[in-house]
Amino acid sequence: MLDLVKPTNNTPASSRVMNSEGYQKSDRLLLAIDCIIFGFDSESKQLKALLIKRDFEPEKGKWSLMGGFVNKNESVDDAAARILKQLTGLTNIYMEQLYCFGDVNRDTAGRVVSVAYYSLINIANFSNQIQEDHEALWFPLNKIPTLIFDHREMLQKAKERLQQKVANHPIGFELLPNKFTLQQLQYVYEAIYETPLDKRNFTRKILELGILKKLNQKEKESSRKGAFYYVFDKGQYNKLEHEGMKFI
Amino acid sequence: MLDLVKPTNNTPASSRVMNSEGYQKSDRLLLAIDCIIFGFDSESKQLKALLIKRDFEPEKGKWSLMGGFVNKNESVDDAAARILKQLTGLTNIYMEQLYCFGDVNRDTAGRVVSVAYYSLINIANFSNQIQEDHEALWFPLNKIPTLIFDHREMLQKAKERLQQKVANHPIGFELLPNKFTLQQLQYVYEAIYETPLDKRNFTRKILELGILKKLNQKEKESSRKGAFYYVFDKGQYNKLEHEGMKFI
DNA sequence: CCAAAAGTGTTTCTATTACACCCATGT
DNA sequence: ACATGGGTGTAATAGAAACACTTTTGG
Repeated sequence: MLDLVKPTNNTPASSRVMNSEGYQKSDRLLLAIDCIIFGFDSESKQLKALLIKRDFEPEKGKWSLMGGFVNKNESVDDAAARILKQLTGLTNIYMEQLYCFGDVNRDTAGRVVSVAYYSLINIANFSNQIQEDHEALWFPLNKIPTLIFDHREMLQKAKERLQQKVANHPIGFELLPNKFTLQQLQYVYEAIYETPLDKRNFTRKILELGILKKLNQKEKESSRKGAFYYVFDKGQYNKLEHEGMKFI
Repeated sequence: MLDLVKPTNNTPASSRVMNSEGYQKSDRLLLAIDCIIFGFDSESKQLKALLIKRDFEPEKGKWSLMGGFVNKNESVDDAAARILKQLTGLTNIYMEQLYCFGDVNRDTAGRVVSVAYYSLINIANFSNQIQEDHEALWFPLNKIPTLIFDHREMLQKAKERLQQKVANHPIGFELLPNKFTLQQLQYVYEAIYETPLDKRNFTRKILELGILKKLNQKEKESSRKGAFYYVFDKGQYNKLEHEGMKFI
């Protein structure tokens, strides 16, 4: 199917400049999505990113972020969600637009502008089957292999954005199962900030926020005494998510 | 000039998904830039945004951000700089990518994805001639008229981003002339944060950063005593700009 | 000499950090 | 009974906020 750029009259009209200076025949571009998918590995207590291995030329055998193209009849956000679903099988995932990468030669195969999104998933929800289908692997952030194009830059920027975001918004939880212990949550924050945190200070501050509900149920695998599970108080969560807040 | 989407072989290749699921024939889109241009009016001590009036249909007579399209052979950043120059005549301006707005129907005249940038300029450097040519006007942020498309949302997001950015990066200065008094600088910060600041605390903190150099020269228009002019210490400025910092 | 803005320190309060012991339980 | 992680409070420090008077000088 061929796609023709219509010469004008239904001028897309963002400003008069395009009329007065001849943008009627503006170039159309391929618009891609690239997804930085973060997961928390509770075994190693590391933050990891999901990468896929290209099995075709060019750049065959190299690692890459999950990507795809924006269709004409879907929003950029929808495209990102669709592409995330392709690799993870997951919907309703925390996802945030990161940045639009627009260098002329960023994609070696032609002019492609890419909008990067990062998302946080609970690594345990991630299907092994889909993982194998896509030759996907989780890499710790300090052991990222060589990536194609500007994907390393995307990943770096995503990491910085995540650190900054987590300081003001309660999204660290997105990396954990529904119910979690305070220790698990602390590990998540330690992994994101790449620094150890004081247990007592952490516990106090996170509980003071009033967004955690303590369950009458204990996790007994990692200690004899057992640690209480917590879940979110969705009401408070939404309120704080909207207003922004000082977190940790 | 007509532009044809090539059917494939030099596949733009962001991931194998596009091959395995038929993205060879991906849609090409118009990619626009919209610029949120902030200026500080030292008369009214207000932060203002520069808007242009559309003088053609559709949406004739409505106010709009300055915009244009990304060309195939220029980076998205370059396109933004080019479009900023068209309205302001200025180059080497502080400019930061804000967000990519990608709703399907955001532009009533067709599918256009827009990457918004915001920039900070010294309002005094802005040529009246260019302003008249483009029917441009400065509006205080609390008196923004109805804007086309999603431009209000862009402006709102830009304001929030600016507030957040200024808290960690020394960019408030971009809104002022080369040399400025501490009072002028304080007014800028008060306008951005929409809150009065304590003069002594402000002065102390800003000077402690060590990025201001005091000149042996006074501004004598707004007081008999006269207030010393300051300029940047570029060295320190760059260092802090790079590292990020706690600002105000 | 007076009006108007410039310049300048100290105290209070709040938030952050550092730090160590007893508890509960499964084996 | 003991090994293991769970759970808890306080004191010290640093940073932020509140606050008012003296200085300069053009008219």
